[in-house]
Amino acid sequence: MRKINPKSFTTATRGTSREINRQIALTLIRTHQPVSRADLSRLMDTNRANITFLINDLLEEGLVREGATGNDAKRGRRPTFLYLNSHQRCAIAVDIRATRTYLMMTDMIGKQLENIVSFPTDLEPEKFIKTLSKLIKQLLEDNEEVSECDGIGLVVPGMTDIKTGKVLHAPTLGWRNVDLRALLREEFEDIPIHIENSGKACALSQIWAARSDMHAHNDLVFVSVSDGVGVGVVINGELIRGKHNTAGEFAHVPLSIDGLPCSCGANGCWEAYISNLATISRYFGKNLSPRQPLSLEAANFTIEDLVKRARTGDGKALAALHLTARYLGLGLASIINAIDPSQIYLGGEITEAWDLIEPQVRDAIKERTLIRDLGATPLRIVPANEYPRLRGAVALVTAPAFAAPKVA
Amino acid sequence: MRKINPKSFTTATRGTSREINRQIALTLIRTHQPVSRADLSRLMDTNRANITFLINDLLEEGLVREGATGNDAKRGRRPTFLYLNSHQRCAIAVDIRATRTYLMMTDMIGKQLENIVSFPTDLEPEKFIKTLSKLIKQLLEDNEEVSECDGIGLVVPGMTDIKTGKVLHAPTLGWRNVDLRALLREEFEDIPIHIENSGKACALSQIWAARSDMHAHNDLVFVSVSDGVGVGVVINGELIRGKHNTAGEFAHVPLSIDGLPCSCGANGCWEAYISNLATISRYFGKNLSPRQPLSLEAANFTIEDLVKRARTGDGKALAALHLTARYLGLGLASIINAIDPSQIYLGGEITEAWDLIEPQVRDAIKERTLIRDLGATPLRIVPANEYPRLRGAVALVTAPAFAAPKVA
DNA sequence: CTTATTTTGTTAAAACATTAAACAATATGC
DNA sequence: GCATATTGTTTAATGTTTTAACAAAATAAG
Repeated sequence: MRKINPKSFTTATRGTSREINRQIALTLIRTHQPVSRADLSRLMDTNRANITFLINDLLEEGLVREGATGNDAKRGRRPTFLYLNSHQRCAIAVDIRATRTYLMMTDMIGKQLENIVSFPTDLEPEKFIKTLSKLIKQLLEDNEEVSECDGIGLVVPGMTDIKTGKVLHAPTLGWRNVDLRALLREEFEDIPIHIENSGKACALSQIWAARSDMHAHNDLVFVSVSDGVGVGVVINGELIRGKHNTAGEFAHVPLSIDGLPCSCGANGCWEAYISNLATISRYFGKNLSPRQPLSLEAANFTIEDLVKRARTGDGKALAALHLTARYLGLGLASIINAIDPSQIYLGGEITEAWDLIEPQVRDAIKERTLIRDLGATPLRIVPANEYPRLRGAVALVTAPAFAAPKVA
Repeated sequence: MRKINPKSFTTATRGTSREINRQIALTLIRTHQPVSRADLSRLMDTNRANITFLINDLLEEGLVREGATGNDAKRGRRPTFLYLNSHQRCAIAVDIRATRTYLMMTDMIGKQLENIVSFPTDLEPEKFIKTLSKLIKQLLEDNEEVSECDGIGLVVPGMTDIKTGKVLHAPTLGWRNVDLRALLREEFEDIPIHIENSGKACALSQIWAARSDMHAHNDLVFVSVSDGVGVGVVINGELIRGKHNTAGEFAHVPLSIDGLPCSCGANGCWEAYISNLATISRYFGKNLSPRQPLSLEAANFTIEDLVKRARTGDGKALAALHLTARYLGLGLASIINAIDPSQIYLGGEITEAWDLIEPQVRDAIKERTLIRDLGATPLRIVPANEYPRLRGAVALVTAPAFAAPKVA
């Protein structure tokens, strides 16, 4: 039951119904392909004639193509299958991280077209954009069969303004008020450029993943544990952004207001207990703070190293992981109590030790969730080789083609 | 950018456009009345003919009525003003609390028709429903000019299942799995009955308040501090309910996981720091727990008493309020970081001391919010005499008539 | 092989919505 | 009294969905 905002609504015109049905048809082709016109008419509970008209439009626009004829039924004319015509158009995804930047090229349904390429992130924006542009142009040249690039999606570990395309503040990059879109626009005049926070992008990657269509989860949370902790929340099929595009910052909801110092300036944030730095510093026995310099040994030590040691019998390493797991679960319980999502996705280096930490996480969740059902909220690990950030960047480009039209 | 759920969508039919525009027109009449057809055509950016057709339907259905002619303009034919025809239909709102139950009767735009009546809450559901039914029937009989009752909205301090109409668990009432709707249905066969949690209802009261239309806040949070702490969250004009209808339980997000014991069984929940009991126990110097019996003196002592003492120079009382205020602000900061709402509404007894505690609340919010803009999130006190719970119960009945149709 | 049956997809016409244009009604100003 | 302006209705047009009929293509049965 949504309220119509009297200051911002969309009156229905003659074309509104068609627009709605068009997007539904596209969505269903995406999720059910290969699919015939007759199938669509049954799925959409409308007549075949209507579908014919809709599909004719989509064929003319080149969004859909006809394929082979099927032969499911025992009798009757064979259906001609429909597919998304995804090959001529492409999306460029860019994942900007503190040390390296990764690029992926996909078609319009997110099928990877080239191997992922990467380069060291130059923290000077102008130089960075120069390198990035060269690589993007290379990718586009190497794929002559794709006639058009529908957009570039950039994902940044920090706060962004998706309307202006600016990076407001990315601590690990040292960027503040960097107009990434304007810089890229100089190189790619006609290609739409999207910029989003990486935590939110990860959530997008799951809601728009073709796989997610099977489960029909329209409420989900993505939690990414890394140097920082990023959280993206999807409610009613829509990423929540908030008034200042900062919604979802559960990383700085406290476990204990008088607890460990956090990089944000406050104390006892969830992030301060479960970030990679927190786990590693726990292993080294010191209550290292993000505001203090690390010892040389700790600075070169990664979570992967820690997990390796835990697996080979290092009790202290396992204990450090288990304690992080407990805090991870306690914070997840807060998210579950607050949002009550259908599914939670977990990403980040520490999830590679999921078999070691799952019981601790689940126990902690059960400890602080209000009712038993909430304690059983399904968790799914998203491994690094699924590239959730890059997938989210892809979604920034491809999702608008399938999204519901703004109505009422 | 909302994703279409391929497992649950609504294909647009011939009537969809009209349905959308009809709801927009109703919304605009509600928020702008008195308003002419020509005004509507300008507001909706469509031609007057379209409005004529829409309004003719609404006139026939009796939802809208024509009134006097205005004379705004210097020249030209005078407009005939349109109004919502709200007088023939009514809504019954019921606020069930541990000690007393309150009833309000309104017309379809929420104008109060009778004085609020109340009676002591009988904790035995059958007896309770008997008394309640008698009073509702009395109200309906006393107002013969209202020909139809469009619904009964019940608000409960506890978990509800809005689909089945059951009260799953209401601790202060001692109710568990009580099928309130079925019990009431026996007395009122043809009247729709809605049941909702009181925290969520308070949020509904604000999003559907006519006043809110002026600010066009479609993202808001309502926090009600009382014996417990209730939170309702509205995003994109829609109350978030979550998979188990428990979304919004920020009351049990911790301030300190090792902190004060909470009635939920966990430790250090926000509620344990800011509930009325917490404030009072703080005043009496003991760290009273909700799991321990109160001293006789404390049991009969109310927040109102405490505020009175604070106002008349009792330093200990003021200190107790100030500490609660600080914890209130720290928890609000978590909500702001997580949701980033356009506005936060605060209700509950302690808000009557807002002039005493506002600085402490705001300082605590600023202390833990991530960026300066978030620290300035507007707060508005909702005084008890605005009856947010009853208003929310009214909204349960009246809102569907104005809500956006489910589309795509 | 022929015919009936079934299913797919198209076409033509009907029904229903928005939209454009013309027009009637009603007011003011000169 | 006439030009002008505004409101609201009417009429016709345009663009949808919807219904019904039909052509195309395959299988099953006689």
